Amino acid sequence: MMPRKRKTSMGRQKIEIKRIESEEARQVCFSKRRAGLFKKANELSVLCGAELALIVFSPAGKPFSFGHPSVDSIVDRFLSRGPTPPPHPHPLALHGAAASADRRMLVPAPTSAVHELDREYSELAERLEAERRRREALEAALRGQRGAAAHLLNANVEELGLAELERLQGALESLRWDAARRVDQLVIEAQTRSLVLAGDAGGSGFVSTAEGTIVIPPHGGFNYGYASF
Amino acid sequence: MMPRKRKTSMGRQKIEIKRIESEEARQVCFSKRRAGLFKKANELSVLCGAELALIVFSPAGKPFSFGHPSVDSIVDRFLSRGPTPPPHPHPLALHGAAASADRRMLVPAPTSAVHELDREYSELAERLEAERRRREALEAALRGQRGAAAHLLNANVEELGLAELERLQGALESLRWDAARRVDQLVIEAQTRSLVLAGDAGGSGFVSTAEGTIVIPPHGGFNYGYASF
DNA sequence: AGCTATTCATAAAC
DNA sequence: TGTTTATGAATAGCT
Repeated sequence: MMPRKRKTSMGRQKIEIKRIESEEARQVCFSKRRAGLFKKANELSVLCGAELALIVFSPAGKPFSFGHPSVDSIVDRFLSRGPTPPPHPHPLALHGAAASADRRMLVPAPTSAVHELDREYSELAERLEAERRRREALEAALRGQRGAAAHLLNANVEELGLAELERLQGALESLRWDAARRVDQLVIEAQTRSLVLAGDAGGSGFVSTAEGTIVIPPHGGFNYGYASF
Repeated sequence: MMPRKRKTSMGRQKIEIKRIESEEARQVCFSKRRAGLFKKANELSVLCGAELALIVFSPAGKPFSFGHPSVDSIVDRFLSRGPTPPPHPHPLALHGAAASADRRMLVPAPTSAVHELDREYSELAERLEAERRRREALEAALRGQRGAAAHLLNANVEELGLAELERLQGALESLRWDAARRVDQLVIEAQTRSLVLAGDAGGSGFVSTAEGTIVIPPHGGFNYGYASF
């Protein structure tokens, strides 16, 4: 013993909790902390028998999840409680403490309002502008496909009957799916442009642990997949 | 000084990751680790811009959650990519419980001690204000009438940009709420007439009929989170 | 991907 | 449930 190589490392340094600007450092940090987070989530479920679900999208849009007993069961249980609050809740209407009275305790979504500012607008603004012009150019020509749905939208919902509501539902389901695909497309385009993404590969897409299940769902035709933890 | 106060604590001891048998110890551990887990989740989202949702049920069944930008948006994004293909064609197709569950908008809270707001956020605060104004203007517009939404419906979704998709999402969320209330109302009327229409008339936005379940598509599902609402 | 020095989280005890 | 203490863990900066 008695290694002579004293300070071979600066050791862990204290950091501020704010967006890491360096893309590379951010990716590294994400990988490490994601692993740590999933580990902790698993430990909590094992130690305390708590049921939980954790879904994480990497900055590049890759999905990771962990659930005990499963993500679906937890999500279902969570979503099936109580009626939906008003359609347009004021973002700052409730605070954690005030909302924690009954069973629907709301653990702070610490800082959602602040987080939104951390986004890179320069790159995004450019994209939005391009998309807007593109849309305007084609909008007129592509009109009419959802005429029926548009009609229902314009109608007073309070006047609709079950039959019409059913048709509305169908139209919205259809629209929602198209929209989801459109978002996927935009995301993929964005990823392609920013590139430099570490390509985690391998794995069947999901891995089960003794107490929970980590599932990496197929992602828009790309075979992302990484079993962490 | 350094009196005789020797080892008043054993300090942290290493523990096995297995169920804690003592009910009391388990509860204490849960509280501490839950706080730690949420803190880590928040840090990950801030540091790396990752979008995530965390739902935890205490051993007693009490729910806690955290989402950035919101639990709903993350869950919807996750589920929309799931193995289950889209119910495109048929309006009354049945979906899994997860797909048909009602969603609640979780109102983000400006947080507790988890997030110490350092004052070096002057620049960010400025952008926050702009963002808030933009959001409020949008909400006001959506409250007005859905003409804009109908406009978006008429456009081909494949040509929409993120901004339009976001507006569409907001409009649909609003519509869904109204439609859900309308369905509930119809169900109540039907029950009054002794017509067996509903199994779950709990005011959740969907109702079972002989042919299936009417589901008003949830508000989210396709937002990628860039300045989402 | 590994290493190491530090910061951070937290098991115990009060 | 909150505070304190001492130690086990997680991880930032490098290579």
